This record gives sequence, structure tokens and C-alpha cells, in this order.
Amino acid sequence: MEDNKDIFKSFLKKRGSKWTPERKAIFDVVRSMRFHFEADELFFRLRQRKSKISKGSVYRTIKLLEAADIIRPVIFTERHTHYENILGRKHHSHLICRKCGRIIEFFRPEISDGLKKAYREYGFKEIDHKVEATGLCRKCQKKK
Amino acid sequence: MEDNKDIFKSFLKKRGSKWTPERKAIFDVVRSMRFHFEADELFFRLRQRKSKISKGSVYRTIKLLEAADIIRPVIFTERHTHYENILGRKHHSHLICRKCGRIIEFFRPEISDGLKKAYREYGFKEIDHKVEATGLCRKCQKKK
DNA sequence: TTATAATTGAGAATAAGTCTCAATTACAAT
DNA sequence: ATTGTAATTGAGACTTATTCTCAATTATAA
Ligand SMILES: [Mn+2]
Ligand SMILES: [Mn+2]
Ligand SMILES: [Zn+2]
Ligand SMILES: [Zn+2]
Repeated sequence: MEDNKDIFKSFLKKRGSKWTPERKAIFDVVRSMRFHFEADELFFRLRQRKSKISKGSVYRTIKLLEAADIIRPVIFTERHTHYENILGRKHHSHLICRKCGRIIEFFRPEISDGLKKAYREYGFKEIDHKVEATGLCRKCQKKK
Repeated sequence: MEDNKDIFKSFLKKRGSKWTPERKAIFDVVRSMRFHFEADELFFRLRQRKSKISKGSVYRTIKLLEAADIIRPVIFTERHTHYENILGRKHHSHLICRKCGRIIEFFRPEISDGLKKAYREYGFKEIDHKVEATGLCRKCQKKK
């Protein structure tokens, strides 16, 4: 079976794309991310590692990682896209505090269930889904 | 009880804001929208009605309509925000075809249920939620 | 080693949305 | 009705995330 480490390389090979140092570096950084991140953050971390990869390559590689199902876009509240590494992670939903921005990841079988029924009812072939629930966290409810 | 026609006016009055011809015109157009729309579309329709309302006022008024719970942002797949009129409409989820873009609105009690449980479990006070499920519609599954 | 198509970096371009500010206007108080 | 004033408006400059362009570079198969 395939190691997560090689999954991007294989993906690229399979489609006749090249395995470049830039792509490797970006994939490495992505694998190191523990939580949600944005393009800019990748760029910044690459800089810290004294890599001189361009903004353009970061965005281009993000698209490839998405196509490879290694990352997916999440959190749509803000103006720029947020991503998360989904390698070996269970699909989950997000609960977001409108005041402090805290994000909680959760899973509820009822939701998967309802979605499955919807896909079936409308004859859709499932690809992905996003659930974003907003509210006020306990702390923020107290503060006046 | 209050007529939908006056809901925006009352909202503005209540907070000491003015009921201007521009706001009325934008609200009228929003009320006429049958499906999801974007800022640009409001602007365009206002132009058709030979109104000369500025882009600035359209965006400013959209914010007010959101605050008044007359519209809400939906559909996060694209780069710009989409909205829908929620006056008198039941809260629903969206099923979107990745290929042709067709959007189906649906409601599944299991989803509301799961969300309610999540809010309770994490002590959040509910505000709103969005569910976007993507896949391939029947037609698009057939085509090759 | 070579040939070639894919990839890269740099920076220009795009586009949604926000901001600024002087001129205008709604509307409450006279 | 008139006036005073704070809120609102239009015009266009600005911001910012992302995409595009293209000449130079590079991975890889032959
Ligand atoms: Mn997450
Ligand atoms: Mn809808
Ligand atoms: Zn909070
Ligand atoms: Zn379709």
C-alpha cells in the first residue's frame, strides 16, 4: 500500500506531470500543517525555510493538491480561501464562533445520513460536502 | 403583523437609519429576485430600471439587508458572494452539480437534527448554518 | 547527452469588495 | 415651511486574493 509521503508524487506521475522540488517543498509544508491554513501561510512558511518559491507556484500547487484530494477548501466566512489537509482524516463539519472566530470540528452521523438521502433523492453522484454552522461560543455568550 | 414590504423600513427606523429612495429601490429589486443572486446582478437590474444608484450603495445596502435578516449569503464555490432572499422562506441546504452548476434546494430534518445536537454539545448559541453538497447531477453523470 | 514539453518566477492584470470625502438629503425640531 | 445636522450618497481611488503572461529554466524520456 501507498505511503502518504508518496501520494502526491504518484498522483503527478500518473497524470504525466512532473515531480519538482517546488512541489515537494509545498507538499512538505502542507503535511506539516496541523489546522486550517491559507495560501499566504504556505508562502510565509516556505519563506521561513528560505525557499524562494513564487506566489504563482504556491497557487498552482494548491490546485493540484486539491485535485489529488490531499487538501480541501473549508471555512467560507472570509474573503480568502482556507484549506485543510485531509490525508487520513475523517470528514467533519465546522462550528464557528461569530465573535471570536474559534473553530470546532465535529462529526454527526445524522448529517451524513441526511446528506446521503438527499444525494439519493435527487440522483446526484456524491463528490463532497461542507457544513458550516455559526453561532456564539460559551465564552462569547457571557461577555455582555 | 408586519408586512414584508415594510420590514426593511422598520428595521432601518428602529436603528435610527434613514429610509432613502436608494434603499427602497434596492430592496424592491431584492424582493423581485426569485433565486440566488450576486451584487452585480442587483446593480445591473437597477440600471435596467434606469436607476443610477452607485456600486457603493449597493454593497452598503446588501450589508444592511443581511443585518436585517432579509437576505443571507449562500453558495461558496465561487469567488464572489451569492445571496438569497429569505423573507418567508424555509431554511434549506444546497446540492450543486460540479459540472453544469445546477443548484437544487433541499431540506432534510436529519441535518437540522444533527446540527442542533452539535450546538448543544459544544455550548454554542445558534446563529445560522450553511450546507453545501456537491456532486454530479443525473444528466452530467451520463455525458461520458 | 539531448530534445522537448512542463514548470517556474516576476510581475502585470483582474475583479470583488471597501474606503474616502465632498456634496446632497432625510427628517426632527423649531 | 424652514432650518440644522447627522446620515447617506456617488465617484473613483484603493485593497487584496487570485489568475494570467511569458521568457527562462528544468525534469524526464529517449
Ligand atoms: Mn477542519
Ligand atoms: Mn437557496
Ligand atoms: Zn467565541
Ligand atoms: Zn450537472
